[in-house]
Amino acid sequence: MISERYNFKTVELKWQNKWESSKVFASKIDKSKKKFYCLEMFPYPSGKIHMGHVRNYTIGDVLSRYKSLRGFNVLHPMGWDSFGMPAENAARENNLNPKDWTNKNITAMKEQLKRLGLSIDWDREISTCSEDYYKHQQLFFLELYEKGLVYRKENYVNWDPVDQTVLANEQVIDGKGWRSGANVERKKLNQWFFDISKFSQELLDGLEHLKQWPNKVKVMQKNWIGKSFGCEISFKTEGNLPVKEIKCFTTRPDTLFGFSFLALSVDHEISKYFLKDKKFQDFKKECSKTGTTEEAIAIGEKIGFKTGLLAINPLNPSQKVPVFFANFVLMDYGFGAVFGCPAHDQRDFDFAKKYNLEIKTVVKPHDKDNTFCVEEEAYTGDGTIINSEFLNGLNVPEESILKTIDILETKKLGKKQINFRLKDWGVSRQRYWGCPIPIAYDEEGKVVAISKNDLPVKLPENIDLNSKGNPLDFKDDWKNITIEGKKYTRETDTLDTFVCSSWYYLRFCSPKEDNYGFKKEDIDYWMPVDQYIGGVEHAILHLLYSRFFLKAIGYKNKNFQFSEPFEGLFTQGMVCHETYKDKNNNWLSPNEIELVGDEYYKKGDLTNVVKVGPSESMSKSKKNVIDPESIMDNYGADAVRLFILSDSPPEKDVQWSDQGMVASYKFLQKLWVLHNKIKKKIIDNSKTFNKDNELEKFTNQMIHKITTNLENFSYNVIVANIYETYNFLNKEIEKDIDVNTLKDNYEKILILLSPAVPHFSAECFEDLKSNAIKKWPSVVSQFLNEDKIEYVIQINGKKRAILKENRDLDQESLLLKVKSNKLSEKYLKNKSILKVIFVKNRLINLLTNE
RNA sequence: GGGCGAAUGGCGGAACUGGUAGACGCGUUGGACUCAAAAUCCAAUAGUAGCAAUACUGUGAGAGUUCGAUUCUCUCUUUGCCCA
Repeated sequence: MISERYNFKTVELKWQNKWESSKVFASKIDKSKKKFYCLEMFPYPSGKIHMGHVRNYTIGDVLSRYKSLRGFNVLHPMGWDSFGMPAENAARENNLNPKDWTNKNITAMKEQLKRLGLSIDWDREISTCSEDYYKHQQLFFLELYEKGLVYRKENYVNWDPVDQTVLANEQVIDGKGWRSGANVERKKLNQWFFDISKFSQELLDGLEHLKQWPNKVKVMQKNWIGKSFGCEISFKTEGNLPVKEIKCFTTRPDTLFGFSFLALSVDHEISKYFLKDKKFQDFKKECSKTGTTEEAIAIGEKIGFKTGLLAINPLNPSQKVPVFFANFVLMDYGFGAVFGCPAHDQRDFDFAKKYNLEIKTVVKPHDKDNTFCVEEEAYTGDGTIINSEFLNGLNVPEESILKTIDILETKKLGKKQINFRLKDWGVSRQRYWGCPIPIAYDEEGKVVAISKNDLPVKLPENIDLNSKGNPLDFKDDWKNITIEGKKYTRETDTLDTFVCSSWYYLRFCSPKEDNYGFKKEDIDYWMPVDQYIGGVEHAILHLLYSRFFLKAIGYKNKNFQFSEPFEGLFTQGMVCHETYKDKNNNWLSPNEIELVGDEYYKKGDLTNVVKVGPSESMSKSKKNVIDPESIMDNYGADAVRLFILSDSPPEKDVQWSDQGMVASYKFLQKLWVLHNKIKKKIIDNSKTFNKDNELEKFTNQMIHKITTNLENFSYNVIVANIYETYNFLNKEIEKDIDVNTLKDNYEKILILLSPAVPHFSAECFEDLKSNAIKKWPSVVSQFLNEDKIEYVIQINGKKRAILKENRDLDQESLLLKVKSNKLSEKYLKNKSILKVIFVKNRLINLLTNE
């Protein structure tokens, strides 16, 4: 027997234990080395890891291990985003304490992550629901409060009447609560806000410097921040209401002569005069059905409600137009009022058509004359102003907007304004399982910050989760406090969990520091995160909040030198799987079906044909999930890692394939057989042979390829490179090879494998009884260049042959070779060469007369 | 409606700054081993024609730039993701 089978179970466990006991991944400051901070988005401890985690953390692990081999001092930590609603729900359902539920999940998931063989410094593990973590967060809250970056205001929220809770916008789906399915109501509540809009410009400018971020994420953030340049205009009004003027924000003041109505949000203060108007209230209800997303507004029907007021065009006081409430105007943009110019805005156009309002063209395209008239749809492109008296002839948009603003400003009718779409971050959540806000109210309701010495404000443990709403509201012994003899009630809202994840990257630098959230010395060494890796679903909120939080900490703080938390960002794609439905349209999981002939059936039921749906992101609701644990049981961690890396570029979605998974597993078995052949040759060191340059050449080329691919995140190509390496070695090993050359090159190859399949590589390395230093091999450039080149011979641009000749041939010599070759007989006979295109070491293209 | 991407064999995908399209894997087919099957190994595998050498076609469609385009430009089609 040449070899036994590769036993991943014992090998992987052995190496995991070794790594853990010798603390190889523990990181500490070492100023003699360059640092590399690799961070993956930490998981929510839901109970089990899923394939998305496997992919995310494998990518991070490949990078960490590679950087480490390249001599970087790597920080690669892991923690738990452990506050949040699911714990509260699960605890309620199972009659448990959220803390116990959470900690149980953390233990289980940590075990699973360890089984993946991740090179994580577990000594730095943090959990956001632990007091050790959130007490620092409370201090940050108070610091921000002192700096004026936190405030309280009344604001509309999405209220779920069944769950008795506030919903984030993304938790409202088609006007219904994501969990309860109840119709969401709008409710006014006093809430805490972070003044993120104060940093709008800075957050926008900062994007320019994030060179290693995917462009699409920067574009999304830019759109989210939504800077627009325009003008504030006051419109005088006439009518039966005690309203003298209405303020509007517009980005197109230059189209003011095309003014034909004024539209208000239904929440505009003028709506107070319509409180008792039944028709208006019905209208308002109708509007709430449309939804407030930009998409809904763009697609939905535009409807309006006449106020009876008339608005006067400031540039043309003889013109008076009706004022409407309209469903496409939002209160939180500008002043909740816009002027309508139907000819040059599609929404306004649709509205004007519906209510028979004037459509006056005031911009013409460059290629039309002054009689141009908007008919079927609004014209929003470039052009020239027409029909606008003293504005006529201005270029749109280069000069028209600024000129109009100038005119309005001189006439004191308006003023230049920059508007941001970004709104302040509401951080209050009416929930138990979150970080308590360190605030109390005196008997008059006045806000008092809890003294820093009294932190942390601990989350009480014995609570009644069965009451509706926020359990903290009913926890009187916690809620009512006395400070210096005076009675106070605590704030019962807790912080949005996005707050927890907005600074955890700092905490990883100083996970044990007790006095503050981080130690300056630590963050000065480790920060910023060199590579952040996670799902694109966090492209906007989490990443923007984290960027804000860092700026907020640094605000009025000369000791803090960072402006951006994540130098590099990589967003990986999702893991997808086909979906299955039985004849009754119930989702089925992949292990509930079987293949009979070429049809899928529900297992054990040949009357139940299964419909195969498209491959979609794995989700519990569609049951198209593959459990990483069972995969690791059957095939081992290295095989899963290899598969999850192999099938698609990491930034794109990958389709789970059972066959692909099996192939990865079998490949490692084959590789183990090959390893044993190689080992036998190395150990049986009796014969000597000539040095094998083929092997050295191959190894060096492979070092070059894999290094380049690692640097470019082309991890799927690395797997292909590993297969190529196997194919090559498997043939090469049949030859008589010089043992020293073999050993030397094989060790290098094992190191190339190690980021992807670390246990396997470590085992082989040890099995060779090698004492070589494990460090990333460098390329010997003499081997990189082949001495023979396959020259492409083109005739009139068509490939006709490939000639293998010495490298660095000049045009003349190559041309001679071509002419002496048999193909010249075929293609060049009786023809004259008109032109020669020659690319050194690559090709020659001969242009002939036909 | 808007923004940002993508489109390459039966499938997933590869291709450096415009220079051999289809690396690598899956699947399929044929063969070896076996009483047989599984596993394993070997070979073939873009399409069309041909015994073959080879020729022609071919990277969503159409145009353009170029000696040469998967790669650059324009138009279109389909599709994915995102938009308090």
